[in-house]
Amino acid sequence: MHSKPTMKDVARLAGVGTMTVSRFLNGTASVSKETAARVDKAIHELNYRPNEMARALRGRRSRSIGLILPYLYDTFFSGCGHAVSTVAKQHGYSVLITTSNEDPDTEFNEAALMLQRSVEGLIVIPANHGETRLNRALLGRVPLVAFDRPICEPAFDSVVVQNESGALRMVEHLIKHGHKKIFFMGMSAKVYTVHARLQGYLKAIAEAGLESYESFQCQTPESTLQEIEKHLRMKTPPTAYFTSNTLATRFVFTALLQLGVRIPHDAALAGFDDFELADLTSPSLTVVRQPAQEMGRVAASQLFERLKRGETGQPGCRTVLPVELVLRRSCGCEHEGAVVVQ
Amino acid sequence: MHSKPTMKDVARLAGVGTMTVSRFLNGTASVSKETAARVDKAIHELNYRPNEMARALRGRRSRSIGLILPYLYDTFFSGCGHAVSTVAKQHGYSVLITTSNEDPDTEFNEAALMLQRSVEGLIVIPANHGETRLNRALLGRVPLVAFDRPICEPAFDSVVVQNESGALRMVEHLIKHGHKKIFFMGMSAKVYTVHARLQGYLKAIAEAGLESYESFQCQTPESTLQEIEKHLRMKTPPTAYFTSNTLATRFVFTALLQLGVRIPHDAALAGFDDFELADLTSPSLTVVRQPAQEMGRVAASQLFERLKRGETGQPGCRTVLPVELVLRRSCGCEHEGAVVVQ
DNA sequence: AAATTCGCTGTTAAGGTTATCATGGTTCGG
DNA sequence: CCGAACCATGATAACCTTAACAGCGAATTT
Repeated sequence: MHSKPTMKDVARLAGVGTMTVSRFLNGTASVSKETAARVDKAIHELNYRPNEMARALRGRRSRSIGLILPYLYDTFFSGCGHAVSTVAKQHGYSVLITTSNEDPDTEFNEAALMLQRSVEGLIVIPANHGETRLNRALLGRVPLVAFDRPICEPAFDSVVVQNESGALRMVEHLIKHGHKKIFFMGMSAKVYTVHARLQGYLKAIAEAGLESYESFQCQTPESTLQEIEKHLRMKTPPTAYFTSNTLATRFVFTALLQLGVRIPHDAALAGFDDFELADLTSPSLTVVRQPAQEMGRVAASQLFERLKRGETGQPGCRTVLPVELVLRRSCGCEHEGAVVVQ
Repeated sequence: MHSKPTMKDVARLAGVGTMTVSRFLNGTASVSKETAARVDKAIHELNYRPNEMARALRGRRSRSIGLILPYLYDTFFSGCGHAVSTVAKQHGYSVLITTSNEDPDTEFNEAALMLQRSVEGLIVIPANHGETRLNRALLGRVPLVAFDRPICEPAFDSVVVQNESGALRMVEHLIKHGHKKIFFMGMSAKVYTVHARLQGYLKAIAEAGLESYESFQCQTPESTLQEIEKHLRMKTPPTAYFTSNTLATRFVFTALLQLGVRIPHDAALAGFDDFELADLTSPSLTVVRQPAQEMGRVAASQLFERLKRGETGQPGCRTVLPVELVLRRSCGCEHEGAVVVQ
């Protein structure tokens, strides 16, 4: 009574063998009406729940997948997590979530740990561009979907957004409104998404025949502030900033406010990645919006597709999702809340 | 070669028995220097990792705990998740994270699923006040820590903040600045925290000899807007709002802006629960700040304390953490960013 | 009527690990 | 120099489930 009931207990109570209980639970073979009823009754009476550890050990299926995010406390990442969880639940799967803190070693360890826990597949936002230690050698036969940032290893699927063209279009928008000196601000060129968005920025700048300016000092609010101060001391300070991600946007925004720079009057601001409250700041922020939930859904669906077909060796496919330009006040154009679709 | 190496493979390669490998890994008994070296070499050579499923099945320890949150995409919750993960990692544990969507049934199912996965303990933000179906009958011998909202069941630990006195102090602050008609705005009186904060509001109102006004229409942006519109048509509209949580604050804030109510000139606003960007809105928001990370740390520590001592039957203790009043612009007082500590 | 199929059920073994018991050898106090 | 205590190691069983095989009566086919 005091320890958890097992299949044996159920079998004994129902007066059948354990295989009958197993078959009843999994529907792997037919069980007669009367026996099924007895087993069902016994299960409810004992409040029996199958032990997933034993299931995973015996059968090949653990009914769980792993999700490795850089951080939890970022609405983009947790939005993805929510979408993945939802899809997994629909398939009867659990999701193990961990964080890598953008560190490839931690990422590797967490992935290994998940494999020790017999996850059937992994969804990962790889910590760094190209440098990842995740490869087929580690993963064995477990399918993996790279998310937000692709992994070159060809057997992996990946789901990304139009980083380059999204950045390109947003910078073009700034150029169209007369800006000549536009600064690209990021945290680290090592991160794939930042790199890709920088390419879009550079292309737009080049096409307009302008000069490019880039900085990767958006590590902390303080470092960002120092960087912007430097800009203000220039002979001709920049009239616009394009930021590579949410955090960079926040840091630059705060720094500009602290330094008394009026947005968009003295300097315009546009960033990559929308976030909650971006429409409630003053001024509201113009951003490139990524479909976070959609991305999560697609990634999870792709993983389950692989699991269903049981193929892990096929070459991976890259899904590129579209982004939207959300024009608010900070870019200085006259629209308000206008959403420009692909 | 193609399937994962097991302890047997390691043992064979090192020329020892499996128990020696097990002892080496777990340090449960002494192993001679030379043998240890051979085993270590074999482990690295095969890139062996113990199968956690088998470990959990055989031993009693699964080295994992479960965390059940209402949602992921809420910085308060994901902040807690981060703190819990960090503490767990320090203890060598993994964390299984799921969401209840504030639904007691889902919560129950998720908890049961986690027990099927042999988690050694649970940290839960219970979905509803009092109505929870989580009880010792379900949980058997697994310790549980209730988080943010207590569970009455006496054997459970819980970690909460000063909901009532925090609300009381904030409302007193509003009263001190001359407000006579202060509206309490929440999403649902069923949620423990909302209820507790309402009590604080009511106490402050009563002590000042004022009349109380409460609404629980902050379910969606639209319903909130309609509610505020009603207020504006009153003979004497409220001069201040106190909101029960992040979402309510956001909805009320947006609604007031949309309706052209100037904050804090026409109506002051103060809310419970701080969030990122609350200082970047216009006006910046005055809030009661909860120590989310600290709460997560304490809850996890408490759980591991129980696990270490192996006692699950002892009566639970309730830890109450202090809150801070963060006075910004929206309440209309003259401070800026001043933090009043308890 | 014998042979084949089918539906339902039970038995056995296996999956990877660890608790328990057992073994052979070494050291030490008496 | 003998039993006690100890160390390092191995063999066995068990944790709980399910795949594989086998059995048996009933229905269907030849």
